Amino acid sequence: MFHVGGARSVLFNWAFALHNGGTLVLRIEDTDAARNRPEWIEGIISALAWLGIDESQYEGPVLQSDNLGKHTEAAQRLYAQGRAYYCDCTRADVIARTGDEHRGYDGFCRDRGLEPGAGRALRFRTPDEGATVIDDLVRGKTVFENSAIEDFVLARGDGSILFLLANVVDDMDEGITHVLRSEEHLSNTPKQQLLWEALGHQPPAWGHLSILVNEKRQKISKRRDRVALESFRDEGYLPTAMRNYLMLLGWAPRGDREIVPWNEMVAEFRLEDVNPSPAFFDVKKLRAFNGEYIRALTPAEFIAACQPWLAPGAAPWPAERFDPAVFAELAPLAQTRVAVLPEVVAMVDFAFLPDPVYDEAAWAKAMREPAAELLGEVAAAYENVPWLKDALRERLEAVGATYGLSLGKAQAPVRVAVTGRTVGLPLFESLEVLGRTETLRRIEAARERVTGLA
RNA sequence: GCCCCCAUCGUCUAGCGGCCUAGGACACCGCCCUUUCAAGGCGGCGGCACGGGUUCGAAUCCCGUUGGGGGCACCA
Repeated sequence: MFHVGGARSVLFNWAFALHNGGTLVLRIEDTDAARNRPEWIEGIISALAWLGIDESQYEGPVLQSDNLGKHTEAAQRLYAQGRAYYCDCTRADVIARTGDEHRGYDGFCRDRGLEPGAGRALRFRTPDEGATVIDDLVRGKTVFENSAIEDFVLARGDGSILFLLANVVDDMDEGITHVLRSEEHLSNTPKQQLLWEALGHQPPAWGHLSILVNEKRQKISKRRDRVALESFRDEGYLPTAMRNYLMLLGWAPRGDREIVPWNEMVAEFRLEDVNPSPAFFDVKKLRAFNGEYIRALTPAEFIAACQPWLAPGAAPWPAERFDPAVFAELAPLAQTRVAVLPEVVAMVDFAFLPDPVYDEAAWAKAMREPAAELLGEVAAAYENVPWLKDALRERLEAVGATYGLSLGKAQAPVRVAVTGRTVGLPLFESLEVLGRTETLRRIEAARERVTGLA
């Protein structure tokens, strides 16, 4: 699962890299998942590809575990330089001494001169005075007093390296110049900057994006919130719409524009313009964007995009009854009426199902008096009419008039008889596509059902 | 508890000291168009969290308050 927050981060990184002519490096930080579930990485790669970020667009994915030797070497160098020391305190020891489980490490082993050994962790010696200033590209300078930064662990008692150090070493190794990530990492940034400096490197330019929140204004999580990118793909959202929407969470193009082609967004994208406050992921607005993008498709593109939901197994009709030519005629009518692709199925199913599936609420509403008589007269009128939408409308309008019904009222029973629903594609166009024989058959079947003859 | 971040309509945002009677978009509500439903057009509702400064002038700068969030492991 790759969630929308991660996708937005990558998108911002990508736009930044494209705008500035840099190279995007994709780093996988969850090494446990990466090691134990290869399909997890595949999921991320395919989700990114769906958004248009294929593997030619970035280096990697880079896994932390690929670089073990360098991590250990860096840790030893820090120890040799006196920037780190060994410590044999357990968490319980520290709490016993400080009497406060919230307080960090108390520096007990700082000057004990412990030698490396089994069970001894390596801790970084944080400067006693001064402050570490993070100059952030999106939120300006943030000052952290060094005295507030505890002597954090670099290597565990078994010698394995912690993420914080590994991450820094990997970034140095890759020649990373800009680290653009989510705000939740901001608190750890002074530690990392200290490590860059201790290891003799110029720290990268940092940029901390705001987090994405749910309706309760909490950081969205995979567990609580339904925000997996893959699920949006499966629900019929277009990648172009998703990409456009995600870019607007914390950033805006110039002028009062929102629907903007990707290349224009890249041309205008500047980190200084990114909004540092948290943003709510609003599916309603995404839907609206998706509708816009669907309407902007050519008819052929729209038909192609619909295919997954028309395929045997996905669609509700018998595969042999599906007719691409019929669908091609109905598709343009459906295109302005859907916000997500699967909605097209319910709009065209009447044409491919052997019989319409009556929505009982719609039936009850439409088949009131004088529906039966009206249906009978429409059927009679349709026996010889030229099978063209204008003629079909004129005849139905004429029949309705004899009952004092407007066209809007008069078409309802016919619509329900033929499509099973009270709302749908324009009726006369639909009838034209359905054909005289099938239309008359359905009107007659409905008439019999109303009069109880069936 | 400690450290840090954030604060403009319900939501996403524009605004970077006078162009603000605070603009746009989504959502919502009307009207028009109309064979249903959409789409489209027009209009409406709705906001600078609060209090102090600075300034001739503050949504914009500073301080504080309040509120929300994130981070504080021999996790990643």
